[in-house]
Amino acid sequence: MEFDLLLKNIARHVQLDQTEIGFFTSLLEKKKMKKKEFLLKYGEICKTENFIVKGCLRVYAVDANGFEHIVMFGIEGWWVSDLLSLWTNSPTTYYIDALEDTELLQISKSNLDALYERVPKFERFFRIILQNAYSAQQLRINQNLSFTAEQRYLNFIEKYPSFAQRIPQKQISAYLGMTPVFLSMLRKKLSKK
Amino acid sequence: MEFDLLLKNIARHVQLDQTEIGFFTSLLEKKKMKKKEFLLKYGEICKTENFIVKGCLRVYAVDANGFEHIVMFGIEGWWVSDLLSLWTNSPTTYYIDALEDTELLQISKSNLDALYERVPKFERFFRIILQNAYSAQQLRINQNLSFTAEQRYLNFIEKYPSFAQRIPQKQISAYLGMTPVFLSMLRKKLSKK
DNA sequence: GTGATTTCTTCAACTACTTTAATTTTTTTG
DNA sequence: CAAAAAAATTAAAGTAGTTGAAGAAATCAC
Repeated sequence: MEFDLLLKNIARHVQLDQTEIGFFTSLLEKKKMKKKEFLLKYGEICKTENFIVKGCLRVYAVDANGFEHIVMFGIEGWWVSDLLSLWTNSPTTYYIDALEDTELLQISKSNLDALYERVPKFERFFRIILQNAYSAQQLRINQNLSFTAEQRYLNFIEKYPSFAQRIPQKQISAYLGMTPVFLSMLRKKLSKK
Repeated sequence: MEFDLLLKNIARHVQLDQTEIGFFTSLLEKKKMKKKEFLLKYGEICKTENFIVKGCLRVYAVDANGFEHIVMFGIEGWWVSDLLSLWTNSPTTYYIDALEDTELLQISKSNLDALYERVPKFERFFRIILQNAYSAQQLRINQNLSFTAEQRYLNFIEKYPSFAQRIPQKQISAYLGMTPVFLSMLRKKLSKK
């Protein structure tokens, strides 16, 4: 059923009994989003952690010239949020919207605190999620410093083949830090090899 | 005395009594490093969290062409480590060395676990440190995507004026993702304005 | 303190990537 | 399904940042 993917995900890191599962799922809210709908806009305060059951989200910032830069994508099985805004109850500087029709399971900050209180194992689970996110970010910083645009693209399609197929090139270029035009040129060049 | 800076730092986030302070400090080891000495080398497993009492460290990666790219600097009051290696007991892909003669207070992973067990407040403290690091990384990713080399440099000297003074330009350029030559040209251009 | 090494600067040639703009292809919407 | 909108492609001109090389300045090591 609807919690399957999430519970399977959690089970990879912590073991829960039926009561704990029941309590946890009682704290979740379902949300359906249409493509292009916003989950969070600049200046708002992020109130939830969001687990993607189906679909695809992007977290992005808009720079001084109006260009969008994508901080992260998320698909089925990923948690997406603005953690800084959530943690500190401060206005976000990002936007989050849906690249496809999307279904979420949301847990609010207050319910999350209640969950940690009652089932401390979840602290461990979310700490692991955070650690993975931290490590991934560090790797991305390093690769943005050391890779050319071509290397970043090749690395991306190797690492996230499923993203590469379903996400429009324009969005991928905004994630990789190059123009859509240049990405198109790269792809042409690479296809000839 | 020698723990002052660290304790003052901790006091900004959690309140400790004398017993807790005593237990905590008993878990720390002092380490002195000469300039250019390594704290961690590629392939080793990072065993400690390191608090800088005095001096300056850099965490860097070496790319396929032998160029160094700096992941982070740390000065007095900062925690520096390879968290991924520490958490997962896996070989690091980074180097950490001293840009100046440096004094550290180190806590090993096992002592850290003991500390969390006995004084759970420290979980909160290190969680806050991690949250700050995560947020800073996300900001850096975003700025690397949206800023020009000149904007990145201006942002750096505004945000970390103390770093800009004591760290050689060559290192700063390796942090900002540009060549030392180009940074030199930027500085000349900016000084003329 | 002096010679050796490393860092910083300057300049000119080069290249990776951007910009603009026009055309084609794909996707969206009523 | 047709019209409109958005995304992708192509080409040409432009620019931000790199490379290599050589000299000056600063730092290191004995």
